[in-house]
Amino acid sequence: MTEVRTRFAPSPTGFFHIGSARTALFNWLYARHTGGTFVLRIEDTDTARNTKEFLDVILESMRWLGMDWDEGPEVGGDYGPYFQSQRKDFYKQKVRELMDCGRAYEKDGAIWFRLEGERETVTETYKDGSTGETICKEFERVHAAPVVIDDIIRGRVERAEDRDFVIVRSNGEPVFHLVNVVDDIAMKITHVIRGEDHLSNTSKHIELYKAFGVEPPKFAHIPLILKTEGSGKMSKRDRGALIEEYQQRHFLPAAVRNYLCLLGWTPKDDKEILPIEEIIAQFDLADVHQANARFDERKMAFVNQEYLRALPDESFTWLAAPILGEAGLVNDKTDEDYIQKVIALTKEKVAALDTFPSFVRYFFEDSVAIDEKALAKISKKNDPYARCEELLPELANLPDFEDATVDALFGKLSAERGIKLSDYYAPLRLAVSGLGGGPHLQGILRLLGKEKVIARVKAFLAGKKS
RNA sequence: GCCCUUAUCGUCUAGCCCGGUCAGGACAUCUCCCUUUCACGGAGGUAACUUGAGUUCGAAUCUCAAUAAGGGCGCCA
Repeated sequence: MTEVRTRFAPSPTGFFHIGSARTALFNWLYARHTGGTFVLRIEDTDTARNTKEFLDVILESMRWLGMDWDEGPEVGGDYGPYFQSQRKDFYKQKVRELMDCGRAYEKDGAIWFRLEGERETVTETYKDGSTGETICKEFERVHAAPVVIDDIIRGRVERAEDRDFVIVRSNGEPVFHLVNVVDDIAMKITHVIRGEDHLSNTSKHIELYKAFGVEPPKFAHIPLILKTEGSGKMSKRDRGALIEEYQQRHFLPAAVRNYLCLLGWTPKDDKEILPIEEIIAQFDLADVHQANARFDERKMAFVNQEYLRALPDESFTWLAAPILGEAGLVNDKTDEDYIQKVIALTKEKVAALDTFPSFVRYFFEDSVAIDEKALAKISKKNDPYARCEELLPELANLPDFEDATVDALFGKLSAERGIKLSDYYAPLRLAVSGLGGGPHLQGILRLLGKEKVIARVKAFLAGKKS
């Protein structure tokens, strides 16, 4: 049994797509599951771009998701170089080999791969995808024997190529199909795990393997990730399509990774949220699904929330505090102890870190924006202004804002006026925070302090007249 | 147009290989309980085998077809 070698071969384009991330993840998982080797190879044949910056996007995103590679950029390996831009001489040599044995030829300045089989010249008409124009084109159809793709996920797939294809462009650049196969052979890749969009192209690749006299690797074509709504696969313009978006929105990387695993694969028991070690132990290519999966932002958010809740207090504080600074709510002058108290009070109620600033804004800003929806909801069964009117003088008379003192006041008022105790909570919460939800009311009052609470209740009442 | 792949609740899916289940779980949604506030939590509800043939005593499960969805047919990767 030879050692498993998987690879992820991204092209540095400046962003890291969620589909690419999952492909990388499945390659990584399978290598880790089998104790094999995970290779990272950069397909940067398009040298015109700023590859250093674009490369960093990929490397950083991979690391952010907790993926490491055994061979590739920055770590090296025995089968390098791992940048296609540095392997051009090697490709030339392999193309030479194909030409020497008659499997490649030059035409129109480009180099074509020659299929084996009977040939006939045919004319086909088809609509151009972008312009919609009908194009007539003459080409040489080859009746090549079908190629068998033995796919771990799809099973046996048969497909025949019917025309020669370009392997080196007229500008001298080798094309994807060629370099992909040549590198996979050179790097001794045993399992090619990639998106199903490559399944049809696999017949080209197998033809190349055969021409080189090499046994093809095992293939595993994983399902695609589709848009939440509408048709087609996730494109970079779709919300949630880019890994950088999750970084910016302060998703927890382990949560993103966990959710990604759930798209096209399911753990054996009913537990969906599980540590990566357990996923590695369970993951197997044979269990990967065949049908495409639709991306669901809400479930992603749920998984993230679960990971957030499971975070130890210190870790949460460590993550949350800088986010408040980023949002401009706190700065060097803000009392550190106060920040800690706010975070401690709100931690268990926070659903996501990107909404954390708006969730605690009122602790740091004096002007409170009243949530109209919350106001309307409360007003349905209660008169928030009347309740605050009643509370205002009483709050002013309170000696302190300890929980017991505040509770006693609520109790006294509700008994005197024959109003439900809870009818005081929501109006007061709205007046001091502007929101319909949040942490324990008593905690809010205690942290804000008497002065601010009184001022905000007054401001709330003043807002009624306008 | 040609080729390849796929098809279970709104979404992710279990079950399919080796026919007999009240077709299970999760997200979302709704109801109730807990909490005299917020949320978590707990209990429950609504909700699916694409259609049509065939094989069979019996089909989500096996076969075929139709339909639908996705992908590929570039001197993109």
